[in-house]
Amino acid sequence: MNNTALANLLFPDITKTIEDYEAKYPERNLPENAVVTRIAPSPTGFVHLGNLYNAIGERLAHQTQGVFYLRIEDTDQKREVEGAVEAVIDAMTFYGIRFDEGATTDGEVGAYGPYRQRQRKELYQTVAKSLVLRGLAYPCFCTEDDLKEMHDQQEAAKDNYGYFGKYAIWRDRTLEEIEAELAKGTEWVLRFRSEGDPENMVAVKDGIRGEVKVQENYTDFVLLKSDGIPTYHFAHVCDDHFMRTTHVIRDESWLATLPIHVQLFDILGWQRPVYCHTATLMKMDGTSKRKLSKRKDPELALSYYREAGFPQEAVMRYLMTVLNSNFEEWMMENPDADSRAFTFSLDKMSTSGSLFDLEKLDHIAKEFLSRQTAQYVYDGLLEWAKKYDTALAERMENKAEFFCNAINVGRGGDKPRKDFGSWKEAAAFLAFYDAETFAYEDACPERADGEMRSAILTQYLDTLNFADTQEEWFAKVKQITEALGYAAQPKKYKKNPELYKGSIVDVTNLLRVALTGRQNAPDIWEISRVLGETETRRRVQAYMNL
RNA sequence: GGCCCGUUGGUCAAGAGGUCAAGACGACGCCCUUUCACGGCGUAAUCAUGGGUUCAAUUCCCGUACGGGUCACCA
Repeated sequence: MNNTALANLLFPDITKTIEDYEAKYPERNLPENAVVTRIAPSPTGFVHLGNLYNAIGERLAHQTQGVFYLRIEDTDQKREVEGAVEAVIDAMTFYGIRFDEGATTDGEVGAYGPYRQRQRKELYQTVAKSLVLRGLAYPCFCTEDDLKEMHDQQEAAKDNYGYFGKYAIWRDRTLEEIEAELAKGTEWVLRFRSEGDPENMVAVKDGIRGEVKVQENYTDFVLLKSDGIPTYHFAHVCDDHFMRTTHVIRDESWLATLPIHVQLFDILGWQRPVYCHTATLMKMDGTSKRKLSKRKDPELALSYYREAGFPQEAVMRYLMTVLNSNFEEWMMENPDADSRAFTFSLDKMSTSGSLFDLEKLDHIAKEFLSRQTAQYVYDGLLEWAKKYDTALAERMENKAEFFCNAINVGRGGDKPRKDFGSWKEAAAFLAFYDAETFAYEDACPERADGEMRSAILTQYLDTLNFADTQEEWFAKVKQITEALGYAAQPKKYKKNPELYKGSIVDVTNLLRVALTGRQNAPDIWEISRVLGETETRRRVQAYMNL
């Protein structure tokens, strides 16, 4: 076979060489241990947790004065969705992920571009041509049906799947045969001519898993698709080499194709990046675990957390606790620190798939929000409401001070309340304050019978004085309690239940329900202060008449 | 089916050849408390399994089981 003739036949327009690109994309001038990494989503319009998960590469890069960039893997035109690039950038920006270079909404920045793979066609073809020149790649004219048939044969023969050995029918054709097919205009793909032996194991150092041993690749996989666009495998190798990527962080599902990636790096004489294969996020399905699925699990989509209104920092904290086992400890020691101040390390990453735990996310979010100022909560809630609950946003803007006061109840001090972890929960929790959304919940239990109820509430209204301090107010509540035959201290009642109608718990509970419509609400006196005297009296009266 | 990865309490997990096997979430119990919360304290695990190496293994090696992943001109 005349490789030069074949190369020119296949790529008549390619005149550049690999050296030209080596010169165009020089080694980066960075500190010795600087990490250069990226996220490389395909623009399918679906931004998922995994994208954010892998974006922790940003921490690694910026911790080491390295570079973090965004590359768009748009080699599959069929799956491409309009606006998908914007969606990725928007989502990442929302979570504070900062790109140093790569694709932007209106173009790109950086000296290693283009950062959209389809625009790098010439580069891939140049590398492909060099491979043909070396006798390491050849055209294959198989149709989809041919390949299907091959697969069926292999299945029947219980042979391994793949294009190799006797199944590689275009591997050793003559130049004349190839010319003839080309002349007919038959579509072709470019395949890698693998000399790999499945008996050989190659050791690859994984940044997370340590040494991984994989079987050498023996299949003649596709480098260039029939439209001249590379497959993921080929594009990954070319791009990460020429973009001078030092670390490739990706999901463990790529472990299966690692052999072909290292084979390409090695044969091209390029230094392999440090591969970091992250464990897949799982979910409980019945009694078994399974991979989070795009179709079945809404929580896989990043938009889910935004809609539910989990603060960005809370989501990042949750992700960090899953990603780095020592993060939680660090967070407890530095409760008010920004999660970005944490030093992330690869070797603290888990290698087994973890279950996504929404309850824990909620806990972390509550912890986080409980420590923020009322103003912070107000601003965050308002921003969220503008998008997802416009009626609330309007009310908040009309009564900003009122809402701030409501949010401020139980805030501050050593033991702040933890009533909500997301803006959605906050909206629901705060609803009882505003007269416009206040309602008695159906499930309100009666802790006092009708007669006692009106007796307690009547006396409460009679003695209520907004000039009182909290102590004075409570002293009066106690008086009412005792006057009506209830124990002022729950302990007393517990000891001798027969002596009382109940305890002060019943009285305060009644007041709480009358005032808030529910059993779970902050301190009664504080709530009254926020509601104001008129509204307080109105609600108590209304509850009496219920 | 081939190949790869994984397996410590309900969940997330630390850990090292010799530990009473951390911690967090959740659950439950107790305490604090005028209420709702917060908070404090406490309870629950023989590290999937069989075999080997070793004075000693949950920690190292091999097999098995189970779980997951992957075998496209998708990434």
